[in-house]
Amino acid sequence: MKLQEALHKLKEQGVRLTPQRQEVLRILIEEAGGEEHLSAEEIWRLVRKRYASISFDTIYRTLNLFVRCGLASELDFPDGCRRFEFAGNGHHHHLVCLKCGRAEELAFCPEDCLIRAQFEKPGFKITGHAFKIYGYCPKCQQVSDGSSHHS
Amino acid sequence: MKLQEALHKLKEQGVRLTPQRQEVLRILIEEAGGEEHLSAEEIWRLVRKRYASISFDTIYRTLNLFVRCGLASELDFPDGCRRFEFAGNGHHHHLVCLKCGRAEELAFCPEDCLIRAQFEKPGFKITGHAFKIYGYCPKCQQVSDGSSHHS
DNA sequence: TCCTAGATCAGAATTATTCCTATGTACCAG
DNA sequence: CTGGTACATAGGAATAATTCTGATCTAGGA
Repeated sequence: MKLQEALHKLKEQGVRLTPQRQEVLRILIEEAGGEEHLSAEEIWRLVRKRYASISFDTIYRTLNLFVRCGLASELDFPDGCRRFEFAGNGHHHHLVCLKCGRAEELAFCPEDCLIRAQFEKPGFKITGHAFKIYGYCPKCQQVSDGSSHHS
Repeated sequence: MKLQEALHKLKEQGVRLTPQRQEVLRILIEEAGGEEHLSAEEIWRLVRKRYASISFDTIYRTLNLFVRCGLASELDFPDGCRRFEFAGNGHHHHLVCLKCGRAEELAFCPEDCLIRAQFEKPGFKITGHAFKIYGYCPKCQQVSDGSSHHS
């Protein structure tokens, strides 16, 4: 199962497997289940169920560690806080609702653009990319101001 | 000239033309000149040259106003603060250096992806999109740790 | 020129994230 | 299995970007 693989990957990199780290990882994989993109605060709330005294600092340090180790991806949606997802479900991009903040995953990726970029700016060493499409999800279009407010 | 057009556009929308707003707009157009992507603080510093007592609040309110009016675009680069650019130079995307934070503009856009997204998620009302390529610019690759740190 | 809705200023408040330091613990060597 | 230590954690303070508040000012129409 994914959690075991991920724990193994951490160990390989010489990272200590504290119970807090394991629980954060478990939540990223199981609670989020490829469906939600959790903010640090949401993760903190979930971890607190088992580790009532875990600090915000530990959540952030752990998430940043996971990002560095390639186990998590950081998503900056336009609602003021970073969100995180497990990185073991393959590379993908997002369709983000500007009202409710929820994100759906997209099955395609503009990777041909990387080649074009490499051609256009030869000296630049490309390490990653992000593609986001913004708009309003079906649910938020039904609510009165989902599609009609200009502010 | 662009500044006049932009001021006219603001007036059309019933927005008051205060000297502070005109100066912020002038800076976005002239000082930035399609080359830099300015943070609120950088803009504040530049406006202070002429309006020494302008407040941060006014800068932010003005920039948010310009974004709402379609005169400015908001860019969230991964260095912790939003940056702004004049929106009258056409639609484009960015190649962002992870070390120095500088961004270059790209001449192409993965717009065909929007059609694919529309096909894949029919109920979603698309209003915009963002594409960013990350990496290290030639200058930052020369500095020792530009290409070799894993953090 | 006068009035007033809306803008500005100054600083306090808010929010996300990181830093600090004393204490706790994972895990390697013995 | 046990002890030592390098690294992790908790808790709270610090930082930094952005927004709010309330008093004062002003752009632009009458």
